[in-house]
Amino acid sequence: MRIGELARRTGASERALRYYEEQGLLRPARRPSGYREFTEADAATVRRIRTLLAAGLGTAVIAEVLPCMADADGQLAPACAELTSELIKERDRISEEVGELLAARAILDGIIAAPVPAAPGGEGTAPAPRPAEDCAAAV
Amino acid sequence: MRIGELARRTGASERALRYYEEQGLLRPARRPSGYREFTEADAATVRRIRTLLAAGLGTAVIAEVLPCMADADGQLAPACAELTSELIKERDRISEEVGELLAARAILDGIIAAPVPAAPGGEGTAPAPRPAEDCAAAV
DNA sequence: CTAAAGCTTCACGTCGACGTGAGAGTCAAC
DNA sequence: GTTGACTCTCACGTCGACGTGAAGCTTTAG
Repeated sequence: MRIGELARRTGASERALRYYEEQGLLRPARRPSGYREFTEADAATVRRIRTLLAAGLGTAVIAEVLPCMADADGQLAPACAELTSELIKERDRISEEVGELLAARAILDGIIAAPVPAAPGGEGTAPAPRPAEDCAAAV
Repeated sequence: MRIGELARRTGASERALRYYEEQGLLRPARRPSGYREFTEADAATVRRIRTLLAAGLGTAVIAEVLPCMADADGQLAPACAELTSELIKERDRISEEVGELLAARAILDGIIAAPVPAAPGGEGTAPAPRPAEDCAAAV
C-alpha cells in the first residue's frame, strides 16, 4: 500500500511515517516513480512504534528495541532478554520524572495552602516591592 | 550589587538573570556605564522565581503571579485570592502530566512483564520481520 | 598606566517529533 | 488530454530556559 492508506490505517500522519523511515524505523520498498510501498507488516510496526512513543521512548531507543520485539494480540513483548534491561532503564527514567513532577506539585500545594497575609493597609507581612494593586490588573 | 554578585548569592547564572529581566521578572536600575544595579529585594525575587520555575511554571505565568506574592521565611504565599486559581490550574496541569507519565510507565511495565516468546527455532509466536539475531548486535 | 576582571549587547544552538507549506513529479479516471 | 488526487523531496518553524561564544566597554587592583 502507499503512504496515504498506511496513514489512514494507523492514524499516523504521512509526515510522521516519513519521519519514522528517516529514523530507520521503517524501510519501505520504492516504486520506479519513487513512491513508497508499504506492507501489512509495516502497519503492525507502526502500531508498535506508536505504542513505544506513547511509552515515552525516543526514536533512537525504539530503533534499538524494535527489531527485538514480538507481539501477541496487541500486547508487546521483548523477544530477547537484553532488551528488558533497556526497557527497565526507560521505566526508571519515567519514574524519576514522575518524582520531579510530584515534588513540583508539592511546592505549588505549599503555596496554595499558605495563609493569605493581610492585603490592605499594612506592610507588615508583605516585603514585596509592589504588593497589591497589580493583582487586579493581572487577572 | 552588580550581576556577578547576585548570581553568586542566588545560584542563578548571569545569563539567567539577564533572561529574567528580558522576561520582565526583574527591573534592575542601570549605572551610567550601563551596568545593572540590583537590590536586596531582587535577590529575594530571584529566589522566588527559581522556586516557581522549579514548580513547573513558565516565565509568562511567573510574570503574572510574581507581583502578587508574599513570603514569610521562604514559604511563598499568594497575596491575593485570584492568584490561587491560577496556581491551582498549574497544579492540575502537573497532575495531568503525572497521569500521562504513569500511563506511559504502565505500558512499559506491561511489556516488561510480558512472557518472552520462544526465541530459537520456531516462528510460532513471533510475527516480527527480523526477530532474533539483531538483538545481539543492538546490545 | 596597564592588565585583568567584570560587564554590556547581540545572536545562534539546544532537544525532538513532527507541522506546514513550497515546488514539482505521478497516476487514475474521464 | 486533462483534471485532480496523490506522492515526492527539501527545509524552516515549533517551544523554553537558558548555554555559549563574539566583540567591545568599564572598573579595579597593582
